Amino acid sequence: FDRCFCDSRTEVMEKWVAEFFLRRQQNPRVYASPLLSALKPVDSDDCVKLKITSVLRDISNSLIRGTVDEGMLDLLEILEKLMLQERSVIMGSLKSAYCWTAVECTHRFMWPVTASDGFFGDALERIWKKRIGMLKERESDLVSHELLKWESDLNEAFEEPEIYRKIRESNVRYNAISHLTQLVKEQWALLGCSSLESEARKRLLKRKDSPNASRKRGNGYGRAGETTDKSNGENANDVEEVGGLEKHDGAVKVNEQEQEHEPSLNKGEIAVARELKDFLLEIQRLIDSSTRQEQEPDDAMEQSNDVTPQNDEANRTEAEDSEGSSSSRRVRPHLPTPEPLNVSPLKKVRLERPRPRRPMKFWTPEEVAALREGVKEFGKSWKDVKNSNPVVLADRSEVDLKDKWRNLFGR
DNA sequence: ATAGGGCTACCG
DNA sequence: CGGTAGCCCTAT
Repeated sequence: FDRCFCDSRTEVMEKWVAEFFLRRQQNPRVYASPLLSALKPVDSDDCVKLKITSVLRDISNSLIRGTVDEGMLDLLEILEKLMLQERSVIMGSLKSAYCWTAVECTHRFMWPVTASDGFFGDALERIWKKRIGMLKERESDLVSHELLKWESDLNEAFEEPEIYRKIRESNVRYNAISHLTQLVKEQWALLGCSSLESEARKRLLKRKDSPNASRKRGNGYGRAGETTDKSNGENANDVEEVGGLEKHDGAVKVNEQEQEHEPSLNKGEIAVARELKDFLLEIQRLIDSSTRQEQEPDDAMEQSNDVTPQNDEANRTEAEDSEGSSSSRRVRPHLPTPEPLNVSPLKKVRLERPRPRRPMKFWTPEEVAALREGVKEFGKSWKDVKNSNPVVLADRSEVDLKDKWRNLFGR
C-alpha cells in the first residue's frame, strides 16, 4: 500500500468504494454501469474481480426485477469470460443457469399454441443457432450436455406439436430463476466481504486487541460495532457503517483473494479514513439521485451533482435498514407481468417427492458385533463407530447405528 | 451430528 | 391387540 499510497491511492480507493457499493444488498440498488462510469475508469488488468462484482450486481438486479431475458444471457457470457480471465473453473451453477436462461428466453416465445404461429422459430434461430453457435465455436464450457439436450428438444419441438405442447406447458421460468438465484448466491459467497469491509474489520480487531488482551478471534467479528466507543469520531463511524451492512458474507473469513489489498494503513490512517468517508458520502449521493430518476442516470448524474439532496444524509443509513420506508418515493420500475407458476414458490413443496422407503434389512450378527466394538471404542459418536468398520457397516447409516443401539439396550 | 418421537411391517 | 425391529423425520 505504501508503494501506491501517493499517486494511485485514490485509484485504489475508487475501486474499493465501487466494490463496496456493488456488493451491498440493500437499497438503494446500485446499477453497475453508471457507478463504474461515475468513477474514473480504472481499467487495469487487476480489475477482473471488480468487473465480476459488477456483472453479478447486474444479474442480481435483473433477478430482482424479475427480468430473465437475453440481456441476462449476455451477462452470463461476460461472467464466463471474466472467470476464464481469472483462470477459475466454470462451475456447474453457471452452466445450468445459462442453460435454463437460454431455455427460458426461447420458452417465452412459445405463447402461441402451435410452433409456427409466433416467433418461436426466430427465437430458435437467434438464440440457439447464432448465439449458442458462437459459444460452440469458441468451445465454451457453457455448452453443457444439458444445454445440448435442450437444443435438440427445442428443435424437435418446432416440428412435433406434441413435444412443443409439453415444453410449452412446463415451468421453465421457475427453473431459470432458481438456477440464477443459486448462481448469484454462490458467487457472492465466493467473493467474500469487500476490501473496504475487511479493512474495516481488521482495524476494528486491532483496536479491540490492543487495549485489553482479549484474544477473541474466531467469529468475534459479528456485532463489534456497538462495543466500540464513539469517541473516535469519524473513524468509528466508518467502521460501523461498513460492518453492519453486508449480509451475504456468511462465512466470516478474510478472503484469500483479498490479500492483495492486505498491507494495512498505519501511515496517514486518519486521512485515508476521512477520504473514504467523503467518497462514501459522495457516491451515496450519486446513487440516491440516480435511482430516484429511474435507471438511466448517465446524464442525470451530472446535474444532480449540484442539485444534490440536502440534509437527509444523516438519517439515510437508518432509513435503509428499515427496508422500504424510504423506497416509497423511489420510482417503481415497471415489472413485466409474471408468468403463472405451476408451483407456488410460497408453498413449501418437496421437489423430490418422498423417497420410497428403504427395504428393511435385518441386522446380521456380524454387523451387531461391529457395532458393539465401535461403541466400546468410540462411545455414541456414530460417525466414528461407522468409520471404525466401514466395510461391515457399509449399508448402515449413522442413524441406523443409533437406532440399532437403542433397540439393543433401551435408552 | 445426534437424540428422540413416530411410522410401518411383522409376529404371537 | 401389544410388542419389536428397522427406518424415517425433525428439533436441537
